Amino acid sequence: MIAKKMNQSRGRPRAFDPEAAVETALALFHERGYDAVGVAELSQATGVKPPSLYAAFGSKQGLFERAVALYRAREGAVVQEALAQEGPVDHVIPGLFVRAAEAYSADPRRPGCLVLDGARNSADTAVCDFMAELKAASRQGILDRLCRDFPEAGYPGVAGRLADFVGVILAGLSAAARDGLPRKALIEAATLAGTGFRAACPQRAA
Amino acid sequence: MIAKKMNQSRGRPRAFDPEAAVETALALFHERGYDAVGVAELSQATGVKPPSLYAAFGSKQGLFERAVALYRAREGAVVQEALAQEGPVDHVIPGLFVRAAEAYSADPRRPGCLVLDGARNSADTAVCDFMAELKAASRQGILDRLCRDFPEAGYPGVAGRLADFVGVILAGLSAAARDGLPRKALIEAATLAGTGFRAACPQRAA
DNA sequence: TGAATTTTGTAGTGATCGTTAGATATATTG
DNA sequence: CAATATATCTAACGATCACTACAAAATTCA
Repeated sequence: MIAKKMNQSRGRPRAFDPEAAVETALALFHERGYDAVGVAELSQATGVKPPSLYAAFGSKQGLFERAVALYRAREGAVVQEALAQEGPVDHVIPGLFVRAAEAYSADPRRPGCLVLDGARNSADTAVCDFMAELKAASRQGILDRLCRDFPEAGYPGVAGRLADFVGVILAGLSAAARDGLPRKALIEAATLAGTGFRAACPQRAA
Repeated sequence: MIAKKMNQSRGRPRAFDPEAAVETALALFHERGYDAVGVAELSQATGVKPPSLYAAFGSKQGLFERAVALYRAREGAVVQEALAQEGPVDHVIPGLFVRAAEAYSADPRRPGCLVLDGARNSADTAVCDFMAELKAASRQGILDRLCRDFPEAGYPGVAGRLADFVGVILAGLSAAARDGLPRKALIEAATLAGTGFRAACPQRAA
């Protein structure tokens, strides 16, 4: 059985690289947010005309979701990795804060977290719902990690309260980065937040 | 000198209350952000047709700035008041955090801070610049207050770093509120942040 | 009352939004 | 080659954006 031409599609081949287009879209969305980036600009930046964009991604939201997926597989992995590492949470979480601060300020043209702030104040409710699910999943991951150290500590909800605190810190770091706080200041604030977390951590009182 | 009719305008009198219109606009802008609220919706909600809105406020941005001014004179005053009170910062700042959390969750329909998040990701650069100035002024107020306790503590920049941390916390509380974190959880996170601030405060080490 | 002045509502302005119809071009298949 | 299938392009779609020309209405002043 000699495979001569195992081409999967019969018609005219695609003239652009979808992954490269997603990469370009990610940069724009991350820089200015979902609503502020129009399809015309996406078309111009990628060099792909709107009909081809819609053939490949279905909609502006579809392209955005692909960009978010790419972002999560890249920068998001850094945070997940920091969160998943072994050891007591009062060491892991401060490390998470600094990693997040570094990631949120790695590229001054794309400050903050795309998941947390990429569609904030968007007029598109479907996109907002999509992002809310991702945020909820992220928060659940934090909660799960904290529950490993505080399954039923003292009174109900210790891990939940700490998870909310962690969520506030990450959201604050992202927002501050988007408001132009310099990288060094952001990382120092994250370090202070880590010190604060350790102090607020009941494990220390045990 | 008998003042018979001291009317200031000669033409047709205004048929609506500008302050009430600003109040209505404030509610809409706070709920969904600057870009997501259109002039048509502002017109419908206030009962004032666009030409009258433009005669009174000049532009959508003008109306927004009036709304922000009203917001700052009201909710913003709570925060300024908490910040201005006497005592050591490791007591004042935790109080500020809780006050802010209460203010950011006072009305579930208008979560978070209008100044911090009301124009986030807006496509209007003029509005973004305007908000950036307000944020910078707010941050300066925090820094000034901290400098009262840490004029030249230890090494340069202690007050600045603490101010950045406070800014991150406030931004995080506002963002978390807008992401739907319940009032009680937000206040508890603010309390934890206060604990964290005290721990990170060099005054404690003195 | 009549002239002057200001606000009002109607009905639009041009621009941009996300999206797509329709024709053409380029590939595989037989 | 023709037939089929897919992607491309130009050019627009209707909807909405912030904003405003214009004339009628409503007031004050002379």
